[in-house]
Amino acid sequence: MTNTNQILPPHFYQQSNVASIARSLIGKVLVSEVDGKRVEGIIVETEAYQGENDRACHAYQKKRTPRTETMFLPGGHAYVYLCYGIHQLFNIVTNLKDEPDAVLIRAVEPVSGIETMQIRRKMAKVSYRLCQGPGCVAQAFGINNMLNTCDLIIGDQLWVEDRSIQISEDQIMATTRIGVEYAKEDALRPWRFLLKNNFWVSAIPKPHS
DNA sequence: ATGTCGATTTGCT
DNA sequence: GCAAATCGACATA
Repeated sequence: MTNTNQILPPHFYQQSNVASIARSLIGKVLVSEVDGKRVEGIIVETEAYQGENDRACHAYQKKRTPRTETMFLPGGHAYVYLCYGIHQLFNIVTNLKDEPDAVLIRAVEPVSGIETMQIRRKMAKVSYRLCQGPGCVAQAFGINNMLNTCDLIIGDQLWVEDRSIQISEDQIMATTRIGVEYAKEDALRPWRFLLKNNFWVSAIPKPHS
């Protein structure tokens, strides 16, 4: 018995509305098999980045550089890059080939392989910080730049499954993205999606007075 | 060749 | 709550 029939198919990733995909990814299950270790978690927080018009996106105005080239792949590939010289950030490329959109996976609710996550995260005790924040998710799942451009459809090392976890619309909150103040008015786009009241999501931005 | 900066995390105050 | 850590990507020259 394989889980092939649960793996999200190309047509899920290759839609044109990246915000809609980011929202739909809430409640799906991220799985990795790296170094012989399998870990799984429910995606509880995402952010959408759109290549054409979004200043916060590396591929803004479809700018091609060695780094952004990954985002021009067809939807269903991994885009992994180093941030602040320290953290690996894992994104899922969406839309068709040459339409450079991506969804950043920001937080995951651990399901299995928790001991492996804990070791990779060098944590003495499991806490809410295990998979909270994009750098932590990547570390817990053994994702690094070696997995940049890897295919999420074939389910070799990294993929996302639909296990029919039911999420109602009112459980999902849409808010502004984190750390993109430099993107001017695009920073105001409500393209961060998270499960309300979920223990594992990263901090909700303070309402400004 | 060089300077700036970042889709963050952590520990210490 | 704040600031250090750390380095590749990118722009400029």
